[in-house]
Amino acid sequence: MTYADFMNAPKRRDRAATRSALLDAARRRFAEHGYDGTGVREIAADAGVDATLIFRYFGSKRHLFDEAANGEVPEGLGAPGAGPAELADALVREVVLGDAPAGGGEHPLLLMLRSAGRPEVRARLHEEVCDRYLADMADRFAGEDAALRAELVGALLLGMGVMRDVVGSPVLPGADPDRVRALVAAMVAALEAGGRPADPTGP
Amino acid sequence: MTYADFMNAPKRRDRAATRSALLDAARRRFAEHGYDGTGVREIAADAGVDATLIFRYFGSKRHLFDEAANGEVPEGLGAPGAGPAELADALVREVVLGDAPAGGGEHPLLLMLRSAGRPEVRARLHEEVCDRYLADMADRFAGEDAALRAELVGALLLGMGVMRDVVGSPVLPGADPDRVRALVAAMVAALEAGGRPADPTGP
Amino acid sequence: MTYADFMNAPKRRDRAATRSALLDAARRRFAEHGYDGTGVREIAADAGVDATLIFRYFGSKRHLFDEAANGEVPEGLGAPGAGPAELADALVREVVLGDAPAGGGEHPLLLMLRSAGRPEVRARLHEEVCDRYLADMADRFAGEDAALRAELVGALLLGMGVMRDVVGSPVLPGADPDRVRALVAAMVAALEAGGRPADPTGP
Amino acid sequence: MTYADFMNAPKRRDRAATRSALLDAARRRFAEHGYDGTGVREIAADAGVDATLIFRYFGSKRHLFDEAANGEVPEGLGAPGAGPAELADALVREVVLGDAPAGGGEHPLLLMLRSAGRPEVRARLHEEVCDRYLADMADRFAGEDAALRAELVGALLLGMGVMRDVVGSPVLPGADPDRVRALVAAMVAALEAGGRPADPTGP
DNA sequence: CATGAATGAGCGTTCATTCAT
DNA sequence: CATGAATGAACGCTCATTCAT
Repeated sequence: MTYADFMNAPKRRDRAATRSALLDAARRRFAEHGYDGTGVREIAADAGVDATLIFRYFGSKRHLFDEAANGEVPEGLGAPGAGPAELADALVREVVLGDAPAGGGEHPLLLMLRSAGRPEVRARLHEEVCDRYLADMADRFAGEDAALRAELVGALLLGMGVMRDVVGSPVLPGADPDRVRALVAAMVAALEAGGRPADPTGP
Repeated sequence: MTYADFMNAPKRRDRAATRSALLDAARRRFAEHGYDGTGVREIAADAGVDATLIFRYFGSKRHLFDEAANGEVPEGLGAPGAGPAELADALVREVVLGDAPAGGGEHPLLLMLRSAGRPEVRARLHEEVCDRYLADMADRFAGEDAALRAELVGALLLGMGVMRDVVGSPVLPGADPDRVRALVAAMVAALEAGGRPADPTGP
Repeated sequence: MTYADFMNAPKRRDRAATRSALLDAARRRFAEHGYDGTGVREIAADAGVDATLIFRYFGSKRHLFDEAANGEVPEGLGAPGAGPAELADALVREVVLGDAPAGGGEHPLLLMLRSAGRPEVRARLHEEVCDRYLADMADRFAGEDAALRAELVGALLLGMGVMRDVVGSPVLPGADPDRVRALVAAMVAALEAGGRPADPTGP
Repeated sequence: MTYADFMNAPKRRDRAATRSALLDAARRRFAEHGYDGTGVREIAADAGVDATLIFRYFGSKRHLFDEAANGEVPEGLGAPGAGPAELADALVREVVLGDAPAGGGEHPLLLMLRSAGRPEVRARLHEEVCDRYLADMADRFAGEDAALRAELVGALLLGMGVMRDVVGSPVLPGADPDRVRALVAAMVAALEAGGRPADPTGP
């Protein structure tokens, strides 16, 4: 057992540890108060280090935010050949029910949503959601208005995240996860069925 | 022409007009750039008055924001006795498709969402969504987990608004409104049907 | 006698007075400690006002410096048709002997010299000295190497200013002004005479 | 190969070499950008060592500057018994025409001038110029106002250095050195002759 | 009552410097 | 002894807000 092992409780002078402590604190603060509502001194205080280390390690508050919102966007979202129902179910589990692969806190998309006042954040949000999630989802829908139906699935999932994390509704966290998944599956199934044949012409 | 006429003509900007000009400008700015991204000078400049009048009339930027987010939450959301489908349809038209009763800009809920970094804003958002919309919606669902199903409808609608106004997805604004309403109706119907009997157990 | 007249000792809320108080303080500080050695808070404290007024009135510290170094560069430097001796004499009186037209403090060129670490300041200095003073002086010299002789006159005058204001030598301020002018005149005369004929070959 | 050989070979950068590498880099940086415009990290990077060594070897940035401006002030300025003309000529060659004894870069006086914002630097400048150069020069002048005439010679030389190195005028570097020396000699001669008799009363 | 000059707290960021390893 | 992580004071600047006129 080395000296460092023995003293690892205060764990000072550890580059990697400090960096990730700052990232953790940043994710929490940014998620809670948004980009503008969070000061670098607060992040540093949460991490228990001096504020200037943010600039040493990340260059600027902006870069810290970007990295905080980046790292953990999961790559594989579902089986490549699966249908929309399977993908939606995977997303429900990941985004809403909190089986987050990174374990840490919130989904990066919701972290960004809290700072959506900033144009640059909105730009990244747009790109991430439209070019990544919705495009993937639309590929799995057949029929002419696949994009619209994918958008509605995306809206449902995003809305669930907003309900839980921004609005703070207690319903989703308290509900039976299997029941939630079942209801979402029913909605997605309705979308899949609700293509052209059953001519649902409006008023 | 009397002396009073002479004195009144140039300064006809009375309290009420200035106040509502400030409120309008504030709504636009807050909706576009969020609370933190909006300065009192910008609002005042948009309204064509001096910035200090904001403090004279509203006390603080905070109070101006509160009032801007307040005024126009529509009261009657649908026929009192109607089912969830009718209510959802009314909300789709109002929130998403832009038949806004206030005519001006965005739905107040989305205005608040853009400023959800502020805890007080989130508190109001919570109250408004949970106590008003979701409670009303849950009342129209039968069955044991009415709250959960109401939450999912709310999430869908909220998510659609976020998609359009925050993420900036071009799909919803470009879609055929009747088609959108039909698809949403199908999803809500699936929710109504998806009660206990048809045991939709997930994987 | 108005109320303002009566209270003019503290002279508060007076735009023009505050602006020029800031300019005066800035000139003093910049001259004494250079650009980098001077903080906006110090300038403001000297002027007896809040530091943010610097930004209100000048936009930035940089602009304040520029204006402090600008305003009082005298335009007409001497009779247009006069020879180098007359121009040099006028400059001696103005730059060195302190018959400054602005009366305030130092000559702007010396103010800039104190901040010559900054590249932008050096650029202005170069431009001011070469394009303005030296070009004017060279025009008044006849002969082939007018530029070099003008440069030497300029160097002498600049050096006198540096001696007095930067080095802080007590000789010039304590000397008889007429004697100084006479000696400088003799040096310039030697320069005028020292053309080609009297072949003053070096060792 | 012994163990000592093995350990010594890679770290042959001993104290003296590192120290003088830092001093050289400091001289270059300070001369180019002034005291305030130069950071310790830049100096250390130029010298290829860690920035903290500056503090180990010199104690502070201030002390490093002092030592950088000290070391190379040349001692013997001219033949002890020679007149002002000879001394001036020696100084012209040394200060202005670049036959610098240290070979490296600029004359220390000009290095200090670039940092003349700092009071301590100005103090050293004053001491160096007045107590050393001017006193020496004044000793070689006869007549009542020897100090004043020495001051004018010093001003001319200093001004030439400023013209070349601070103002950046291209005239002096491009001129024929012998011609420069001849003109300066003529000016100094005028100063020697311009004693009392030739009553040079000003306007 | 309206104007705009004045304010002070706070922002992100940089810097010379110290201290643990 | 050397390395680089950590520090704290200061920087220029913006902001909502107050107060005198």
